[in-house]
This record gives sequence, structure tokens and C-alpha cells, in this order.
Amino acid sequence: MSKEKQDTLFVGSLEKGMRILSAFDERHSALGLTEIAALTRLDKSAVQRLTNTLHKIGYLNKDPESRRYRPSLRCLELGNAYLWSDPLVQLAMPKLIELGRKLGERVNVARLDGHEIVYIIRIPTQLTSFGAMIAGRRLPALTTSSGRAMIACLDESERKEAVETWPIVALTPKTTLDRTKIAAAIEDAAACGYGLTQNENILNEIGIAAPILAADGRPMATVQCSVSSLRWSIDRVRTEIAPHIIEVANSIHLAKRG
Amino acid sequence: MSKEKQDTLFVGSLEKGMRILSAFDERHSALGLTEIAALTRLDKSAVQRLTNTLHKIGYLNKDPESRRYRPSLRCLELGNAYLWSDPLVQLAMPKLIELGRKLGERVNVARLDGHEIVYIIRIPTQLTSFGAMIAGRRLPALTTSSGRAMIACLDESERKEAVETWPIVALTPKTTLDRTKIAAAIEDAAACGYGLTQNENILNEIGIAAPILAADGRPMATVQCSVSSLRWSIDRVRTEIAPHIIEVANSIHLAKRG
DNA sequence: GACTTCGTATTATATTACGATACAGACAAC
DNA sequence: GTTGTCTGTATCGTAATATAATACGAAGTC
Repeated sequence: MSKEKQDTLFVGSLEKGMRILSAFDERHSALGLTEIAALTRLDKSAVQRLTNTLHKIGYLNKDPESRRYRPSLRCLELGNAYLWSDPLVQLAMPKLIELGRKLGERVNVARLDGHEIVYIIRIPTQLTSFGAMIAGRRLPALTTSSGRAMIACLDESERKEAVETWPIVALTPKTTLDRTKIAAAIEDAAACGYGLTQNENILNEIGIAAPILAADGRPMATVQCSVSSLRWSIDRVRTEIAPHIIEVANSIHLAKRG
Repeated sequence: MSKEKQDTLFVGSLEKGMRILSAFDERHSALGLTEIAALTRLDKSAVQRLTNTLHKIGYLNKDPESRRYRPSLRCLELGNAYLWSDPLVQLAMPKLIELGRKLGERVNVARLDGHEIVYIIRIPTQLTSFGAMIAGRRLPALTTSSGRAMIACLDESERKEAVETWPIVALTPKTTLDRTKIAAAIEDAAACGYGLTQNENILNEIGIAAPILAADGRPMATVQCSVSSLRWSIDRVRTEIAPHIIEVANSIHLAKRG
């Protein structure tokens, strides 16, 4: 009754419950009732009922001491459901493991979801930040090698729209905020067949990504590799890594589903 | 009103919604309305409303062709919430990456949850089945090296109860069903400080696991390694791998939380 | 072309979730 | 010790919400 008239096929309680579950993230690992209420903009009673429910069915653990909630092990299974359902994951996984071993560097597969890229496979070979190791991590597409590699495969108008309107977040002091430069980087990616970034999301990190194309030619995902610029130069990345990720990306073909 | 009287703090719609989400798993990657209804024992109308809701808020994708639902990328984030909240994960991750590189074999961290172990970190180094690569995977504790390593740290009565009552699932033709033999394996684990299995869950697989102990001495998790028996003998595993996983397990100490 | 199966849409109904409020326990300030 | 303010917990009357029956329409099978 608040804003738009809601569908009779829309179950509000479920939406609220999911809002609560998704309140737990990188920055919020343990939350109390009032904190959840503030984060989700739900009133205390609702939060009380919904957390209680999630606790009873095993998706939230409750610390008896602090009375704060944490996501439970069962939450991991929800993520796995995606991994099992995406044929690309199963197809690419063995190739990525092999690639990781060959290169000795972190390799990933990322999909595009809206304006963001989402890592769906991550093979950690070198030590790195924890956030760079977990699947499901999202980053703004424009400032990632994967995003650029995929945008470069779109047609003129889509490319233009992406460059001009998609959001940019300055994750490091060196993140490129100038959209003209981003446009140039994407042109470069289109020319050489892979996207490249440096210092965009993590300092001293070089990213390189080659697109995986669907049967219709549209970009579906990327094979990506992240290395430290303390050990690698852009030139060496271009000559020594690019051919390998392109080869793996080209070897991945999928029947359907984009 | 059906079976037990329900708490007024229990939101049934949320529970049903989660039942639907959890219906998607390893064996069910894309489901239609009627299939979901059958799997969750909900009636068609409920399933219609709840899937519609999950779709609208972005947790289920709907194939416009087949009208079947699939878990979306957003589901991955729910799993990550757990990873961020568990201090053990962040603490152990770098050590595991290092260990994986040193051994050149698959290494994992597993927690005990009820009668099952759950892998929370997986570092794939060698090619293996897809199921052996995803975090959140559950296995019955009694027939895993991790489970045995942890049970071996419990006191006499708990150990006895576990061996006698916890469930066993024959995942391979060679899975040990004889509880006497399992008891012996656990005694062995208690004696040498690590659990060991062969052919229990995957054929030609040897598993070895060392317990990570909490400050109070109770087992919290394990550092585990899986190798192929085609390339490794039990003896070599005992002499070449055991010391390393024990060392890493011992190096992991946590302030609180079991 | 008849039949089955599945997904969609629409109702009237009362069960279900709601949210205000009161209570209790922990902690800090003073 | 007392007061005040945080928590989280419990209760309860109300009506809005989710319900489940049913009808429809589309796609695929025999």
C-alpha cells in the first residue's frame, strides 16, 4: 500500500527475509536485531520475526552470548546451487585449474551482470587479498579487464552507452575516472582481443581478460588473470599471458544460454 | 495448524521461500513450477507466488523459453556472507594457498556441522571431479578423513556415540559400512594425530586430515588433503603429506568461536 | 484433432503476519 | 547505588496479507 501497487503474486515476507539475509556481507559479518533493522529499513518487530525464522530453519546462527546473528554454513549451499546450474562453470573449471598451474598466477572466470562483472570461478595460486579469492564478488565493469573485454565485443551503440553511462567506483587512488580514457582502453581491447587494466581495483595489480563468446557472437564471460605489477610488466603480460588466456577462452564453447 | 503449533514469531512464507531456493542443488539446476511443487511439497499456488517473488527480487532467473527457473548470480553472494563472517576462513586461506602450492595437491579446510563435514575452503591444484571443488559441499563425517580426525579429538563417550549412531552413506562400492572398522580408523587417527581414508567417497582417492583445535582443545575444523591413489601410496602420504598438514593445522589459532 | 501437462491469472476467504507496546536484562554514566 | 538508555524478548488485537480453489490458455504428446 506504500508506493506502487504490488502484485498479488508477490510475497512481501519473503522479500523482507531475503533483505535480511543479504544484509550480511563483507562489512557486516555479525549483526544484532537493531542493526539489521537499521540496515534493511524494516521495523524491529519484523526483524525479530524474520531473524527468528531464519534461525529456526538454519540459515542464521545465533551467538547466545552477544545475541547477534551470523550466516550459517547452510548459506554456502545456496551459492553452490548457482555453480551447479551454470554449465559454463563446469565446463571452464578444469581448464582454469590447468591454466592456473601453467601460469602460476591467479586466474578467474567472470560473467557480466548488469553494469557489473561477477567472478564465478577463482583459482588462487598466488597469495592475495581475501576479497580477490571468493566467487560471487562484484566489480564495476568499466574498470575491470573482464568488463572491458566484454564491452569491446558489443556493437557500436551498446559500447557507447556503456562507456558513457555505466557507473565507476574509485576503488584505488589510481582508478581511471576519465571516460575518454576508458573508451580508448576498450578500443584497444577490441583491437587486440583482450582487456587490460592496471591499478584499477587493487594497487599494483595488472588484470588481463579474454572474452568467451556465445554461438551468436555475443560475449558471455571472460577468462581473466591477475598478476602483481611488482613481478610483471605490461609487456610481459601481453606476450606471455595473453596468448594462453585467449587460447583457453576460445576453447570454451557452449550449446546455449547466454 | 497442521502439526505442531507454530510460534507466532515464525514466518511461514519465508520458510517456504527458502525451501524453494534450497530445492535447487547438484541434481536440480533448472526447475519448473510443478517440479518445485513436488520437491518442496508445497501446492502449486504457493510455488507460483514464491518463485515469482524470488524472481522479482533477483534470486531466480527465468528462462522465457522453457519457463523454468534457475538460481541467479545473486545467490553466490549469500554464500559469501558466510565466508566473510567466519574468521577461520580468512585466517586459513593464505596458509592453504601456500600449502597447496607446496604439495601440488588439492587441499581443503572442513568444519563439522552435525553429523556431516562441510568444506569451507578448497584449493584445487590437480584436476578432479567438479563436486570436489566447491565450498559448502557436505559429506557424512564418519567416512571422511576430516570427520575422523575431528571425532578422534572428542572424549570417549562422544566418540562412541558418533561411531555407533551417525549416518553412513555408501558413496562408492568401497565405502566402509562396518562401524567396527570405522572405530578402529578413529583410534588410529587419535594415535597419530590425523585422519586417513581411502576409496570412501571417491574411488582412487586418499584423504588425510589434521585437526585444528580451539583454545579449549575441542576440534574446530581440519586441514585436509586429497590425492589420487594412482600416484600416491598410503605410506608416502603418511610420510610426505601428514607433517605438512599437521604443521599448518597447528599454526591456526583462533580467539574464540567454535 | 483430442488429450495431457504445464504455467498463468483471478477470486473470496480467513489465516497469517503485522507493529504497537510492554517487559527484562545489560551496561554506562554519574 | 541509582538512573537512563541501550539491547533483545514477549504479548496481543487487528486487518492486511497470503492463501488455495478454480478457471484459462498455451505447448507438447499420442
